[in-house]
Amino acid sequence: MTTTEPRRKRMPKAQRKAQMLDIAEQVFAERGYLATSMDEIAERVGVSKPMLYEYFGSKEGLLIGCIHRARTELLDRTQQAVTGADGPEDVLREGLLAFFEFIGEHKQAWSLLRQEAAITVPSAVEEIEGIRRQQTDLIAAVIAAFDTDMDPTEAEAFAEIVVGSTERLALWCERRPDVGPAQATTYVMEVVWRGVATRLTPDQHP
Amino acid sequence: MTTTEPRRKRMPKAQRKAQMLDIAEQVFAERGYLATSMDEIAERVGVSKPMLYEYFGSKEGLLIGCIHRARTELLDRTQQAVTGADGPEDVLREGLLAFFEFIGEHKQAWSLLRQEAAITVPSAVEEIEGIRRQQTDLIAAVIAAFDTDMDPTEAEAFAEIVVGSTERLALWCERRPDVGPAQATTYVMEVVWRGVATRLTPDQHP
DNA sequence: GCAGGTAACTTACTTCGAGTAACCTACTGG
DNA sequence: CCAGTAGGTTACTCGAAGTAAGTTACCTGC
Repeated sequence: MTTTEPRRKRMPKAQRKAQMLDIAEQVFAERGYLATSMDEIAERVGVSKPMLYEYFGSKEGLLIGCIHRARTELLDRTQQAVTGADGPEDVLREGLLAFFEFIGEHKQAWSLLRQEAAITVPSAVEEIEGIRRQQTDLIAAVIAAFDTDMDPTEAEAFAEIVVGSTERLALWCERRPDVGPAQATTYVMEVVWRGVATRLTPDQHP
Repeated sequence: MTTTEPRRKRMPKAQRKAQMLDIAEQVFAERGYLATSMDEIAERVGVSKPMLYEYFGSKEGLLIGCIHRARTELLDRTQQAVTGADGPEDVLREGLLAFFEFIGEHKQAWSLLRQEAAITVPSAVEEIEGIRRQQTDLIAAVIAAFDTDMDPTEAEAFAEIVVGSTERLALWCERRPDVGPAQATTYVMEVVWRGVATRLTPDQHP
C-alpha cells in the first residue's frame, strides 16, 4: 500500500536541519518553549530524539537556532525594504512597514521571538542580543545620517525607543486584527518621527 | 550555642508566604526561571519543597506570585507619582520617572518581569497581562484627558508605544550605567511627548 | 500542666523529560 | 558486492517537578 514511499527517510544533513527548524519553530510557537518536549518535536519530524541533539546540542540550542533564523530573516527583510528609500523619514517608514508585514505573515516566528527570555546561557543571550543590536544600529545610523551633530548616546536611545514601540505595538496588533501593518506604521511614525523631527527641523528640512 | 534560636521555625502562613516570594524573586532573577529548582528555593527559605507547593501550587504559580507582586508594586508607585501632577505632560513625566526609579532600586524585580514569557498557562498569562493593561490604561486615560476628540484606538496605540519605549529603554539602561532615571525620562519625553504634543497643539495648548 | 486539635512542616516516594552511550543500516563509490 | 560512512535507532541515566502520607510544634481550654 505504500505508493512511492510516503515520506522519505535519510535526508541530507542540511535539509534535515532546516526541516527540524521548521517544525521546532511551529511547536515552540504553539505550545511555548517550556511546555514543548524534545520527544514531541522528534516525533513530528519523523526522527528520533538523539538526532536533534546531534544537530543542535540541546533544547536551548534548538530554540536559539530557531530564533537566530527568524531574527536574521526579519533583519534581511527590513534591510531590503530600506534600500532605495528616499531620505530618513522614508527609510524609517519603509522599515517599519516591512517589520509589521513580516510579523503579520510569520506569526509563529514572531511568537517564537517572545520566547527569547527563556534563554539562560549567557553566550547565547549575547548572540541573540547581537542580532537585535544590528537592528537598533541600523536605526541609529538613520538618525545619525539625518543629524550629524546628535549625541551618539541619544541616537542609541532613540533607536531603542523605536524598537521598543514597534515590538510592543506588534503585540498589541494581535489583539486588534482591525489594525493592519499600514495603520501600525502610521501610529509609530506619528509619535516617533514627529518626536524626532520636531526636535531637529527648526534649522534643517529644506 | 544556640543563642535565642538563630532562625525561628513555624511561621504564620502569611509571613512565610511573603518570605518565599522574597527568596523566589531573588533566585529567579539571579539564575532565571528555568535554571532554578524548587528544591533550591525551598532550601534557601529553610523549609521543605512541599511547603512551596502548599502555598503556590506549582513552580509556575510561584513565578506568577512573584510577578504579580512586583507589577502591583510598580503600578502603585507610578500611580502615587502621578497624583498631584500638574497637567498631562507632568503626569507622563512623573510617571516615567517613577518607573525608571523603581526599576533602578528593584533591579531583581525588574529582571524577574522579563521572565514573563516563561508563563504558559493561558489564564495566568491573562492575569499578568491584565495588570499590564492597567498601566497602559492609565496612560491612555492621560491622553484621552488631554484631547477628548482623539480616537480611542489611537490613544491605546499611543499608550502601548509609551510602555514599549519605556521597557526597552529600561533594558538598555542596564548596559549604560551612566544613564540614570532622569536622563532616561528625558529621552522618552523628548521623542514621545513631542510626538503627541505636536500633533495636538495647533489648536490647543493655551 | 497536660489532653488534644490543628496549622505548619517533613520524608519518601512517582513521573516525566533532558540528555547520552552504544549500537545499527541504508546508500556511496570502487 | 564489499566497505566505509553519513544518517539513524534503542535503551538507558539522572535530575527536577509534583505528591501521598505521616509527623511535630504550638495554642487553647480545662
